[in-house]
Amino acid sequence: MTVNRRSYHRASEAERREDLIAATLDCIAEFGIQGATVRQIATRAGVTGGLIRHYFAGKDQMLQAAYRKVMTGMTETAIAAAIEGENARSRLRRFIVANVTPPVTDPRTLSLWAAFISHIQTDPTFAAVHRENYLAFLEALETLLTAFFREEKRAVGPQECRRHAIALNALVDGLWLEGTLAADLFADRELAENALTSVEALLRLAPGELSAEQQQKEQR
Amino acid sequence: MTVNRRSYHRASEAERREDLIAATLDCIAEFGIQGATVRQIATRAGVTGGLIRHYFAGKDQMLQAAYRKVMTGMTETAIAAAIEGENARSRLRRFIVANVTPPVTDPRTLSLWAAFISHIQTDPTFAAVHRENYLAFLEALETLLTAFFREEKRAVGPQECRRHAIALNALVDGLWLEGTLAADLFADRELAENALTSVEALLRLAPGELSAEQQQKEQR
DNA sequence: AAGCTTATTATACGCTTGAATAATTCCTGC
DNA sequence: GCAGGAATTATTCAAGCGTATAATAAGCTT
Repeated sequence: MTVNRRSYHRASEAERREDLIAATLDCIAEFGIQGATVRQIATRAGVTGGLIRHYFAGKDQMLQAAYRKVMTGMTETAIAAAIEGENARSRLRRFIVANVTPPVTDPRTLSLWAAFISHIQTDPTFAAVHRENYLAFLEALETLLTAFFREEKRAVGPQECRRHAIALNALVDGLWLEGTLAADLFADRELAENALTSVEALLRLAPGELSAEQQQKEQR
Repeated sequence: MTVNRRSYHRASEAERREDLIAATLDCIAEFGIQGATVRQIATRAGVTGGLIRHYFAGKDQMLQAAYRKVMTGMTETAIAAAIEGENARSRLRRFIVANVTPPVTDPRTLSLWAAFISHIQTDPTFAAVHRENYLAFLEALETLLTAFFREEKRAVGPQECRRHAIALNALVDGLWLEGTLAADLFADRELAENALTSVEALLRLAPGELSAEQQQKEQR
């Protein structure tokens, strides 16, 4: 006797993996890492649990893939915002602002980031992904800074550029983290304005050198 | 027929709770939040699992207590370091340095912090503890800053003090986080020096105004 | 030294988890 | 249009989880 079975769609490997990862992120954002069980994820993706192990060696590998996606997404959002600037100063400013503005500053993004951060200490794969992304972010910032100093005709050595990049990265990370965790404590543009003012100070620029331009952008 | 039972020590409520929390933190640091099961924690504490529910309403409540302990520990370490300074400038410097120096900068502390951070979005109790601690840290910083500016005879309004406190907090948090996550990327005193230099810049101080004093401390 | 209270142990229960296996449906190449 | 292989489902499994309950050992009171 044959059992009633669901009819299903046979998807390509690429889109199926994408769907599964998206479902994983949805579950993590909604229920936390503990609520992201194989069954929940499968339900969200509209498949049954067994399929996950057909595309990933195990649940852990799927989580790693999901982490990769989140992190590259965050970095690329900021980089994409930067390259639209017409000069080095504008690109630097846009990069900073993008990191303390939605969609990077977003409860969901924070939930995902927070859910994964603890795995970095435990799982070497997570550690590698984090390292890779941290260095990419740092290098992007360093490149923007070097171009900016050249544009401003300020002679700043490479290792001082790196020192600045580390500090700026820390500032932006911290503002992003606390600002998103306690979004209700900050007014709409308070975070971005504080970021720009602080970056001006960190780079020893004149007050308004970065943030004044911001207002022009706002008005048009 | 009577069964062989372990002999045990009857502890006071205070020390038993302390032991259980300590065991919880040990397990989290060693195995991650997923490895911190009731049985593991009980084993580490040298008791049986059932006892946990004699001192806490459930595992969640014990985790909350553990989180409280970690966070207050971090903040108090920095505050304790600050109050030993002989003037406002020294207190500010010590506060900053303490936050990017062991035992705050420590893989274990980071593991614990990271394990809990994701619960803030899910569990209201965790959210409250975080909020409370963030505001306490911010206020401590704000107080140090106000005293410092007065000592320097600089007229700085309260809301500009607060803006500075938010930025300094973000910088310190970011340096702490990335510096501890990627400890191998930074030389011994690099983090502290970068922190002091950056704080000088953020407060628009002359270069060396904070960090120079640091070197005198080191030499004696 | 006996008795009372309770901190602690031991054991069991019900549930969920990630993973394994076998059956079935879908799609492609002929 | 029909085989054959692969994607997907359905079901099962063993392990581990947090919790509940009853028995027991410990220490205090008198």
